[in-house]
Amino acid sequence: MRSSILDAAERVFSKEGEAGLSIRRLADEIDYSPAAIYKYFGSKDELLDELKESFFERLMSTIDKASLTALPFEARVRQCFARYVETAIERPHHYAAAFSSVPDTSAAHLADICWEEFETSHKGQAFMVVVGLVREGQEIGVFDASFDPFIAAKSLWASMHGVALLLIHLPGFPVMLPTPDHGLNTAAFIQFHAGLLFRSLCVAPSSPEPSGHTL
Amino acid sequence: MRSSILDAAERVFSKEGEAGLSIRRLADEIDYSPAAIYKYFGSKDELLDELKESFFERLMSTIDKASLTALPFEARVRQCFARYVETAIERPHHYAAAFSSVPDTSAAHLADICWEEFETSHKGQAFMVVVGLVREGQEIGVFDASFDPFIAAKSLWASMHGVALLLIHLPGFPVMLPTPDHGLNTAAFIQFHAGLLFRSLCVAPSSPEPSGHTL
DNA sequence: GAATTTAGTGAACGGTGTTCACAAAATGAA
DNA sequence: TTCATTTTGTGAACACCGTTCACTAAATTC
Repeated sequence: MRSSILDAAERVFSKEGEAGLSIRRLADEIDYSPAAIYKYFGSKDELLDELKESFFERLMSTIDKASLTALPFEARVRQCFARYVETAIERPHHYAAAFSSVPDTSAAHLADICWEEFETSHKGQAFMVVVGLVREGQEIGVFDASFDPFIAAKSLWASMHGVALLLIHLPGFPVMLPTPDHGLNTAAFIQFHAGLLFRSLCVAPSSPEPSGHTL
Repeated sequence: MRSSILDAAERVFSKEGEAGLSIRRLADEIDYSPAAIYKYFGSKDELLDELKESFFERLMSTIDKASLTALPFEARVRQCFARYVETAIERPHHYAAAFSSVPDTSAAHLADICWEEFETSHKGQAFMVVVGLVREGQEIGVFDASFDPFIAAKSLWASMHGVALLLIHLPGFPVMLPTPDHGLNTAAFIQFHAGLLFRSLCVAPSSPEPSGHTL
């Protein structure tokens, strides 16, 4: 029963996002009264959190799996990057909704306890995968060792995040250019961006691949 | 009168975002009936769009001004980057709200006309500033000439976007790390990220600056 | 079978964006 | 000035929303 509510919620939220998901509509969809839902979920937000949580669990396991591939190093980090962005834009509403609250800036005193609750979250686990990749790159000598792996990972994460959200919010973003010559399809753009990020950490970057017009 | 509505809207939206801004509250604040607002704005969305629009006008003029500074090239692109992110997180609700709609993916056929309406927008103008910077870097020989300036600019923009939004949505993001040694303040992290982006386009990147523990 | 817990409901509360017939005020023309 | 017309603002209503609560009906326990 609880899961039938979640199923219906997942279905409508995937398609229409938070705007289309109302308790009343949900109740209608599963043939119960709106009040019944509150026997299983404390609030709409609680229900939504569960949707986002299970999505981020998938996202995390996806990137984790990609990081454990037997691929050579560069291909592996590209894979991680691509999987992250692809999974994010696969369920745009889930990904975007997970970064929608805007906490008031006066919460600076909460910064300390932020980490421990972050580390145990799925976001935190995925972040640690990136930290591991940076460290590995430094150990095998392809990444400059003077970068702090944590800070570098934060930059990488921010970049992935930016690409994912821009792809979500600006439809046709990679193609959107004055002449079609400058356009890339989504997958090609993700690869281009991954290449740039990889290059940014390298000790002596290889010559950049041509901008991917072949794809 | 129209502007007094906008003023009140700006005031409450800056502080509390879309959640705290209701037509009825707005009407209350300017001592008019809720229906009066509809004599000046077709809908709440129309009103909100105007807020976002004027914010992006500021954002655009900020980055434009930064790009016209007499600073040496690298300092100039760092300045642009920093100003963009700083201005964005200065009004977190405005910036985040401007990228909140999730258009359905089936609008691929609209990609063609997307550009012309993008080019004339403030987002588009700011984007062209970045394209110009990439071109300049290539002309003076510090950026690799094989990058397509448009595609590179899209990557840069996505990265800036990601940093801005992560700073907005995750309070204390740059500091949030297991040991304080790995933490940076916001300004330092923005500079670190800018350095990484700059490096990613360079022909032969200089040795990276130390991760900024001094700041 | 009786007592008790649980599942589910209908009606209501206070909130939202928006509409619309209507009144009041400002404007223009004679 | 007086009348006609346009503009400006309103109160009440509509259709939604999340949420609560007294209450019934069913299931479970003893």
